[in-house]
Amino acid sequence: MEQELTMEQERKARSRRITAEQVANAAGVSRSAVSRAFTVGAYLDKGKRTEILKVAQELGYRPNALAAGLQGEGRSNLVAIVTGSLANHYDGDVLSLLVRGLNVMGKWPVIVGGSEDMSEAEVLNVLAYPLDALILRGGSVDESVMIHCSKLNVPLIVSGRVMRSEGVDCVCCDNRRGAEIAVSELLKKGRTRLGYIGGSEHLSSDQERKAGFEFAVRRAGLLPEAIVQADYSHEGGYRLLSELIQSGCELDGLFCANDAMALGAIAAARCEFGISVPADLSVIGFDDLAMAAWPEFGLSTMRNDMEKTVSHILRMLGERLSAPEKQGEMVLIEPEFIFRNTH
Amino acid sequence: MEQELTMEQERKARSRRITAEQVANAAGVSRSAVSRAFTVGAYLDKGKRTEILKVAQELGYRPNALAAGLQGEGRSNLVAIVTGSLANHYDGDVLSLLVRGLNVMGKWPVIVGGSEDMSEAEVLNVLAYPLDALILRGGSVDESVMIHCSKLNVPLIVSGRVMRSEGVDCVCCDNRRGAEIAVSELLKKGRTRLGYIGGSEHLSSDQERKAGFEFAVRRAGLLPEAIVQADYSHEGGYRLLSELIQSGCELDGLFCANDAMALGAIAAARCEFGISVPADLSVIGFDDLAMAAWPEFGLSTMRNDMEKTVSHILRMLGERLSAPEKQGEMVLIEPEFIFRNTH
DNA sequence: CAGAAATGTGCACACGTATTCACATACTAG
DNA sequence: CTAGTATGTGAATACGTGTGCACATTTCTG
Repeated sequence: MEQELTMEQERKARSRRITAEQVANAAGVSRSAVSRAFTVGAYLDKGKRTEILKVAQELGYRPNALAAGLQGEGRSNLVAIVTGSLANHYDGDVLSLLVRGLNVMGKWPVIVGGSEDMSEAEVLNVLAYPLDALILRGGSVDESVMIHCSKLNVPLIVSGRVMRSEGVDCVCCDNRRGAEIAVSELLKKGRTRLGYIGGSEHLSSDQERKAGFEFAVRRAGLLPEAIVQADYSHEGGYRLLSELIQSGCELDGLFCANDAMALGAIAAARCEFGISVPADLSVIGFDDLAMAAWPEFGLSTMRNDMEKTVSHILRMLGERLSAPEKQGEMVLIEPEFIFRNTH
Repeated sequence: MEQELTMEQERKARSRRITAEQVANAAGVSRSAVSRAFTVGAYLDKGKRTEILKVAQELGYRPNALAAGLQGEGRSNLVAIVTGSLANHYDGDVLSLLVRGLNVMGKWPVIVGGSEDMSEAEVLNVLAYPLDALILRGGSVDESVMIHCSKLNVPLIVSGRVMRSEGVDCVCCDNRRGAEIAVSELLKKGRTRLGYIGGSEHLSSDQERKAGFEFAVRRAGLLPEAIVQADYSHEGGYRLLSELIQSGCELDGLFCANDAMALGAIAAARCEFGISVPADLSVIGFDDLAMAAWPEFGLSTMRNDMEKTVSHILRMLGERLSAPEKQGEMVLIEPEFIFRNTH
């Protein structure tokens, strides 16, 4: 009696969560029985099980996933996602789909980053947890992450940038091809003075789109009128096109590295310089955000299919977990031109 | 020798992460020494520490945060965030700030939800982890979550809806007041035929904005011309205003429950019916997304300050962790009218 | 040089769970 | 009635870590 009181006091003082032992005491059974009550297919008297579950319910007990993950197969069910800046709506939308899919799989996404000023060390710190996998989404993380993952036996899935390496799965949009298609659509409309507005130049996705643009323009026997870069923001697109026009550059076709910049550029053209889109200037974006289809925009753009991307990531995760030693896989997603009203 | 081989084989077969014991063996010290090498301020010979860290580095060892969290103070450093649909840009932006802030605090956010079809059970499942706290952000989760958290001694922080309860911290925009301010701004412009376009009616934030709108209109001696609801999407705003106009409703002032719907309504007015905003129709939104300030929109709106919201959440979290028994706190954030070009 | 103080390190335990093993009981078949 | 089988259940162990405690070694002090 007295002993029970002090135990209870002690628990209260440390304010820990209810443990299986406490449920066992309350229900008058062994701790093993409690564990079995929560394990499907375990030998346990039917009446006893319901009784234990009832007591557990009252006490608000649930098995501690951390302690459980420590032993046996040792799955923590935690999956880290390193993501680029969520100010970028495309990354935000992909993250949303990814979180949803993981939840359905019974995995819990741990998010790292979501803004530009994310340090390498922070990414490595999340590896303190015994992750089921790490998903590298967009952003600009050093390759050293790969080495650490491999040493820790944490499967690595990369998306939004190409990474060819033993045992690493990767799904990425064919950015170069997307840029080439966009240029060919501008050429079809008779545009010849073409410009490119890009995002951060240290992102491989931007490098590829730029390279694709330049290649396609030269292949057509032309020279790029302008190639400029800032960030992936609306404000960046607005500012870059304004500067180009003010400096006397006369474009009739513009390819932007993402939709936000395209919309910014269109806003600058229309609001600030009275240039008509698409009559005087054709504009094509990249990503196909939901916003691009809004009637007030009707942005022509390259679809960077996020449903496909995410479903590949989820499939790769599942396959990797059931076959850890399998060969790394590389999927290139073909971008598709979406015909609307700005080109 | 032979024994070492089989041990190595066994480890390989189970492909677990490197453990402190393996580092200890490799460095020829005790397991305790390895643990101490990673603990700041622990007694350990300086040379020995660097030697251990070197070996650990080579083997790719890092302490398992799960196992560490199991004992001592018992902090897992995991913080769950239950969020509403990320299709809603406001929720996405808040999440982004929150993730960033938590990372800086050394906490790891585990995300639940992010879409409409999120089941109650899923939310409860994340409580299997010994969370440092659970943050309920927007969305429409049942109050039973509160009971479970309290039983499990998991601090609960609610944002985006009012929850008054013992030991629960809550930060929320004063939605009712925001709606009243918006109406008064419409009245100042001489608008008298006022309508409200809202989001999902089971969200308390929407109920409050609607109630504030209705109250303020009646206080001015008027009657609402229309009160309609759909979701929080651009498409919803577009459709609702179209239906109102087609059914013969003649508004001169419109208050929308969020910016996305406001932009949708404006698009419908301008593109589909040739109604001029703000000449013929004043429109005021809610949230003040980054997009609202884009020059092509210039949306007048009520600022629902996310920096303030997030910094309150982070402050509350810190205080709650250092004083678990303290009184629950309730913060109402005052919305501010942002004067632009649509009213 | 003796005793005290300071420094360094290994042993053992606790954290909360799942699961194997051995044992106990009830039931069935011959 | 006995042997064999099916069914339940508790004790014990492993998972990987941090840390209190006791002991060992070195340095300091008078």
